[in-house]
Amino acid sequence: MDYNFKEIEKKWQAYWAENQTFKTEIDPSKPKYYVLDMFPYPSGAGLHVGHPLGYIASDIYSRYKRLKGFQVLHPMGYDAFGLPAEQYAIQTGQHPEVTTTNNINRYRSQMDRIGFSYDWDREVRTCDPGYYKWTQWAFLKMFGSWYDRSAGKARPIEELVQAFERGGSRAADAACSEDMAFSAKQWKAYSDREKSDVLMNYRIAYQGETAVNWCADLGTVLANDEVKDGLSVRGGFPVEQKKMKQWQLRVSAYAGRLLDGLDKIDWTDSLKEIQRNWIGRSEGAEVVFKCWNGVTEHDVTIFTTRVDTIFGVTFMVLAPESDLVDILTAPECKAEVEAYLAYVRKKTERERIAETKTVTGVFSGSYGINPFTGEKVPIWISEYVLAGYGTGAIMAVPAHDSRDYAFARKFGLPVVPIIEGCDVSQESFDAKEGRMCNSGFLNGLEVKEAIPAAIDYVEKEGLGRRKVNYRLRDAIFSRQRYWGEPFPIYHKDGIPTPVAFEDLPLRLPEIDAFKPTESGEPPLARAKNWTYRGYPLETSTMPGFAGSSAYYLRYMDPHNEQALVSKEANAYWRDVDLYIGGTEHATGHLIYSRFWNKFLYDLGYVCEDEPFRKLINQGMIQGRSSFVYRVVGTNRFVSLGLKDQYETTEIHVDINLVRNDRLDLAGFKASRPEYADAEFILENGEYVCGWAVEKMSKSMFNVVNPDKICDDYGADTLRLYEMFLGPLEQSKPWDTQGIDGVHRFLRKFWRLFYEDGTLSVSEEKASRAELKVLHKLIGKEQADIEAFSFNTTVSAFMIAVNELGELRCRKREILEPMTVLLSPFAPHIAEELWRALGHTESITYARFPEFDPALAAEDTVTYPVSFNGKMRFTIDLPKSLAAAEVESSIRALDQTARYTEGKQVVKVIVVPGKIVNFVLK
RNA sequence: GCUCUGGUGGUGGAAUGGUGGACACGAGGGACUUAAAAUCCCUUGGGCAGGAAUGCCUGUACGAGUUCGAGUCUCGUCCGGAGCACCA
Repeated sequence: MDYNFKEIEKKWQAYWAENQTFKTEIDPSKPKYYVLDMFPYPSGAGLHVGHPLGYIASDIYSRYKRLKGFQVLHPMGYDAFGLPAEQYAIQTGQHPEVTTTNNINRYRSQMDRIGFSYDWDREVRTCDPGYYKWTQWAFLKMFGSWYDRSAGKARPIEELVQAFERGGSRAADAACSEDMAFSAKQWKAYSDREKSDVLMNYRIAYQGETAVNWCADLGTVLANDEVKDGLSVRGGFPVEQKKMKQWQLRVSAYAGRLLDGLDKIDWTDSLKEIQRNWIGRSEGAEVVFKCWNGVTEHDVTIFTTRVDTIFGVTFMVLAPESDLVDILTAPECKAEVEAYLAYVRKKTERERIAETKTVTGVFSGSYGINPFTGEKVPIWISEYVLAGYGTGAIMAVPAHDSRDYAFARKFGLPVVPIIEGCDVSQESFDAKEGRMCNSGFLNGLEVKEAIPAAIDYVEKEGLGRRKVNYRLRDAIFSRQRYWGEPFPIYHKDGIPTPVAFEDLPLRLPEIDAFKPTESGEPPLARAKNWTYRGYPLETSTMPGFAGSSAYYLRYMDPHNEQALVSKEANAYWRDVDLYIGGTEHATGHLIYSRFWNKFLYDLGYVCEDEPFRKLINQGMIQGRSSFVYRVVGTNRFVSLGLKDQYETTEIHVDINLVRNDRLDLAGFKASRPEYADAEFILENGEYVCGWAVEKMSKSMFNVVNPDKICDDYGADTLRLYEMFLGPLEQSKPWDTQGIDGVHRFLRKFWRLFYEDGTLSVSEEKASRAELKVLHKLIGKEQADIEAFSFNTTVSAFMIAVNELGELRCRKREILEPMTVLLSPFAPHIAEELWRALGHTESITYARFPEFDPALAAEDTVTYPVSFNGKMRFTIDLPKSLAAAEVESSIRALDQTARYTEGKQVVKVIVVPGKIVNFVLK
């Protein structure tokens, strides 16, 4: 029998499915291990070879852990709500559910061919009502909770109400959108409507008016991580800042915990760093400046990390969007300020980013009093101060902040240096070093001493307080779209009220068209009877990240109708031990999921504070595009080596028409009508194509479909080759050329068992040399898999199989464990050979072979050697060496060893093949 | 600007501080074959010497340093990739 991968793979895939080989239940007798892939968004294009890279790695690890005796949870599902399906629906009128289901089926059939060991009974789809019931449930829990800063956790909103009744707003230290002050008496006097408004200020899921990213082309608001360089990540449409009332999640309350939690988890430094940047902690103080607009007095609180520079303040600046602008604009400046605000409002986010170098601003006509010096400084308004960070107002120290410096120079404001000896004639001195001067009681201190001294003074004198600020904002949670989870909220006389738990899931209604209404309301407003208990339901839907934030918990107990996850299932599976996925989710999903999990942890629904213990980011697989060169103005194409002799245009050519960079001329002519009569200028009778590494995409004609690889080489070859390409975490181009080597390896492996088509495995005892090959491999594979170095493991396999081939080893004692070792990587061929050896149970239930280091090691003897009468070595020589060879090896060492002592260089080189190791004493 | 990464043959990539380039692709040569496919063998960083076995020099972006010994550790420079960015 030959290695017929098609038959073998079909047979075992059917067998595994039929016998539910990978069905996983709680088994307290075994340690658990949870391996998770970031579930895919099923796009219409299907999978290309880049997508399964991470899935293959996680599958290998899962299978390895099973062989090691772990109970492994390894599920898969679909992130099925989202914009692309809906955009497609708007264009074609086809229901997003139909396209989504079709895409999911396509994904499933593609994944099934690769031989993954998923427990498909646990599949989840975020658009399934049975699933989004729990997304809605979690939202309601957040709606019904507040964040207690003194306890450092979320608590039920009823407890906050009790606190307010007891002692008003002072009775609780609650995270909020804006500071409020009211007494218990006032609280009790509030109407229901007023109470609702006040509580909204504290809820973890809340509706509030803030500046949001509005994308007119998509007709929806977007979260910060869905916007890049002023364009929407999906679709690339312009985004503008707009003040709107939106549902939001109080992620900012968790900023400190999200930051600290990073120290406890095993993620790459670079990914942790991305999250740290995104959270953006900075330590400083809030300081209150008394301000005067010519008519009334008003306090302005500013945030600064450099209180020490306060003696250098020469002006203050407000963000144009700040509420303070209205209050602090002096009557005589009103016209100019209005004009400036209009100018700022007109700018798109993109223009603002592009023009950060241009300095603009306007004087408000008001003045503030420096609380340290009593000095009067002018208040300006400028777009370089952001409304959303800190308090939207700053103290400007032009001598020691480059942005303030640029502003001062442009508008002729004074620059007062307060660090000894610094030169601020050309630029500001931003460094946190030097000795203070012109700074009253801070004079003579080093900057590092001055900062805490100044903060202490602020607190002691009651001028403000110590404050840690975060860049992380609350997540905007509503979308004016159809294809998402409906909010389980109805508006009862203007009061947002939760839908009762028994009525969840609140199903997505059918509507006649998937676009906004004529009056600009979200699509759900089209639904007939979109009401609850006679009141209108919320018409926004939840964003994509809602459904993906807790899916790893649902896999633990996917059919539970009473809870997101039962206590029992959660107590067993706890958290994800290994999570594999792309870095692109660093500031989105991976922040939201951690937040979501911490929230559920606070309320006691889950038992782990961090959801993902270890995280690996697989690199992207890029495409390797091919090019032909058309001579300008003709239909002649010139080969790569000769193209410099002509003026040419570079044209992408379908990589299916290219092999070894040589173009299939007939295929090329047939590919498009305009190429039918193409002529070629060849070199050595061939057309050589150029190439480049680019993103894998249809428009570059470089997409490689895994189905095609499975057809031509088999799933086992695909799996091995994807691992063989290079380190998992690195991005690398797909190059189909190298795949033959891996396929050849599998055939060689097959031929160790089969000779001339018949199984010929002997029961003879293995030799020392054969055992060495086996145990070297066991040791290597174990260490490499634990280190996720799969490419070197594949190489080690190739070496072992070559060595066994040379030894003509056909012994069961060696070959049987070899199939087990190979099974995580190439499960189909391993299963086939395992059965051929007479086993009746799947190789999945085999045990990973025991590693014996003594058998793997070189059989050596250690000899002491002295060199030059001074240096003493030990050298290890193969035991098999004859006495004469030992002597000559030692002598060779003596002559060629390289040892540098003082200035005298003596050469010492170890003779290859003779000396295994030498150790300097 | 700040932070994180990385830089090794024609290509993908190997190397607990200890023979640099494993393994594989590609290329060249050869065997088998009527032929092709498949399979197998040899050569393959660069340079020099030799009829040959082989020997010598040089080589991990660049420059210093630590070390008996550096692709690996330290500092500086250059060049990629990624993230954040008027965040006070």
